[in-house]
Amino acid sequence: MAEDKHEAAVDAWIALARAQRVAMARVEARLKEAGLPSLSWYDALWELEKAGEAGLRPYALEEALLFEQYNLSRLAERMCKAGLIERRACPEDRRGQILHISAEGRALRQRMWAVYEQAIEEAVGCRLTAEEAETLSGLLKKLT
Amino acid sequence: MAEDKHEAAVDAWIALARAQRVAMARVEARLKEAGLPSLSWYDALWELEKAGEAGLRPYALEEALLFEQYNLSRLAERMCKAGLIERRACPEDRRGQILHISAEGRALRQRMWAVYEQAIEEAVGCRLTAEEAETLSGLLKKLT
DNA sequence: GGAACTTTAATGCAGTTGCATCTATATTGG
DNA sequence: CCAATATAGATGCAACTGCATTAAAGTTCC
Repeated sequence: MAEDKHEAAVDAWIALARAQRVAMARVEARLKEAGLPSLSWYDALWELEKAGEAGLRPYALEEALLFEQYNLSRLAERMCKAGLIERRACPEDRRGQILHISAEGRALRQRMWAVYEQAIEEAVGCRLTAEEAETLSGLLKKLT
Repeated sequence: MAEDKHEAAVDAWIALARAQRVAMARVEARLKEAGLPSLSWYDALWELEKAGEAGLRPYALEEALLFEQYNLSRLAERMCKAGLIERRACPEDRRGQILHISAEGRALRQRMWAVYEQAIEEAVGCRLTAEEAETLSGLLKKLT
């Protein structure tokens, strides 16, 4: 197939960009059909749910989600407004705040997961064997 | 690792989303450092260069790039303004137009490729063997 | 202790994207 | 031929993103 190493890398790059866009579009479309918010909301809710009572500082959530600072600041604002998360003052650092998921947030995440899980199955699960999926994960993780 | 097939698919999905974002950010950063436009411009230029004298109808370019119609309409507008492509009337269909790359467009694509190629090597080539890269491409293509 | 610097988070502004709609031309069916 | 429908592409508006900057609090080093 690819004649040399570099060409193989270029092929992989192109395949990566395409596959991600196609798969992402499929999954986002399912969420939208169901009248649910987009994946970045899900990701934030999930990180905050995992963080539990302790909550998460915005900068920690930024790192987890690979979000830009200003981007997360505004996402948090919108999600607060929607009642899905809460901002609490941070006692140790008065510049900061701690984000917590609300009961509504937990409920929404659960509803989203039902759709999301199904969509991942359609976009990935149906197209790969278990072994292929594991190989794929392993190779992709080498890129990060 | 993953206990069942679905879990393996979910792992692969997460790894795909992360790897693509990380790799894409690295490559885009290289282009920006070099004062060059973003990848969507490159992709459009490359498709039009491959199309040669015949050019491409906007809807064909949309499909090739997985762009939304309005998105491509505006990309074409900006690239025209920048002198990189030309819009010509389409003789067979007076609703339509045909997009052509200009000499400046070809020159820019070439300059971008020098940086882009190097960036792909950094983001993908350095991290995988040739065989791994080919395996990765193969698995990713099964998703599209 | 205090000046210089760093970190946390917000925000004004401009550029980009998504959604819905619109215009113009082409095609189809009676 | 004409009405109904479909397709190609553009655009107004709202939401989102990136960039640069700002404000406020923390840290460092003398």
